[in-house]
Amino acid sequence: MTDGPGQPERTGAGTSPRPGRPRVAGTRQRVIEAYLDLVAEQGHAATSMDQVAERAGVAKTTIYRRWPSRDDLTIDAHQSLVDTTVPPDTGSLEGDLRALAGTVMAVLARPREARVMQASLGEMLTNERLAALYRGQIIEPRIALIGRIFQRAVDRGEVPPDVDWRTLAYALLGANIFRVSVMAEPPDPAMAQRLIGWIVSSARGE
Amino acid sequence: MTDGPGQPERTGAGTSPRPGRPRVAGTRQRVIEAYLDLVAEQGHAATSMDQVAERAGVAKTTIYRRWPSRDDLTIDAHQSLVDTTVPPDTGSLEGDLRALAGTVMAVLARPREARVMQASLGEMLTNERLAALYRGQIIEPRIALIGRIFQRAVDRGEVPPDVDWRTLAYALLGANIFRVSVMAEPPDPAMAQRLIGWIVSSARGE
DNA sequence: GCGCTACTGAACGGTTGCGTATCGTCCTGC
DNA sequence: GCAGGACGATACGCAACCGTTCAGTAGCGC
Repeated sequence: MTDGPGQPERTGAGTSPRPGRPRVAGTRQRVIEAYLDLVAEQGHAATSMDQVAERAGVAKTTIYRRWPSRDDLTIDAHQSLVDTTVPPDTGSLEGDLRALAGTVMAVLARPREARVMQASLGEMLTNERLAALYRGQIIEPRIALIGRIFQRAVDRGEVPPDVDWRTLAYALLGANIFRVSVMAEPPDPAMAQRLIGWIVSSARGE
Repeated sequence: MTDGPGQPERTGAGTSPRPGRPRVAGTRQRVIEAYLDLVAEQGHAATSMDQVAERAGVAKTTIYRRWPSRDDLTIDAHQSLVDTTVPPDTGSLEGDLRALAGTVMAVLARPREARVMQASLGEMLTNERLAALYRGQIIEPRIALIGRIFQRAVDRGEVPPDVDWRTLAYALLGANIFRVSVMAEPPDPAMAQRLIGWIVSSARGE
């Protein structure tokens, strides 16, 4: 994985090349990867900038040349976890939710991502700045996704328009997060599928 | 609130009185209270032993004479949060769950307890020792309570014996924790009640 | 009084971490 | 070749914190 197009290295041809030695391509991504690795292994509090520098194979000075502070690196690293999935459309509420759950479960099945999520979830409960970012970048988009799925179901006439989809979404997300993060049990796709079953009936039967 | 009977001061008449100056009664509790206050206000990471000593009106030495380390104080303080709720018995699954939700909501309405729970929830995601304690002392008893409530419903013939009550419990707890801790929204008793309605129908209709 | 222990208050050693500074080297454009 | 910025390695300054130590004081039993 080289530098993604999202945050191009400033060596890009678009900007007028600055004088002096150009920045090494890939440094940015290597630092972020190192940071995410360490957070997955140790959590936020136990991860220091020196460790990040060492694992990235980069001098600490180089990191501070690109990010003004540790917090900025934290924020930036989490931006790279943002999900860009488009909401699937299977033609039914149940199908849509099952498809969505499948993608979420796929992410949770990747150990590093799951651990970063868990560590960040813990950190956001005491770090308000990270909390705001995490909510805005990670959580809210997924809830909005569920909202769109329910909206389509409403348009189809599958569920009543005043369905309390937000509570149902909280139950779906909350149950899985609770299981994985609080109870420290492995993610369970079958449980998610059962949940979706009763969520759909609840939404319909309202 | 004086020293509870759970962990009596060693000045108790039961033990043969040690020679020398007796320990000041109430110190233990004052330190724990100070610690919980500070955790509620600042979270675990930002709370130092010096702060605890100052707020408790006690020398730091005194704290270290009773707890070998910061971690031990943390663990001990959490022991005092143990839930002593008895499972309600209203005669129906829905009534029992609503009653239980009421007591949980009452706890969440107390700011300090709610904040300590939230801060500890965050901390346990990176502190394995605290996690084990928190699960055992705080989470598991509540889940067991829900389990007993469902068992009674099974005995009554209200729901089938193979009801997947654990998943439903995760949804109930998870949705509320998600709302309060992750979304940083205030606790919503009405939401809890709606969830219970859905949960009961799902349990019955299974 | 004497021994024993609890307690205070202050200081200390050691560690850790963030962010900065310095300096020599490397790479690119001109 | 030269200027100018990127880079590595290392050392700092500074602050915070943990856990300990020490000297002096206070309360209890004998």
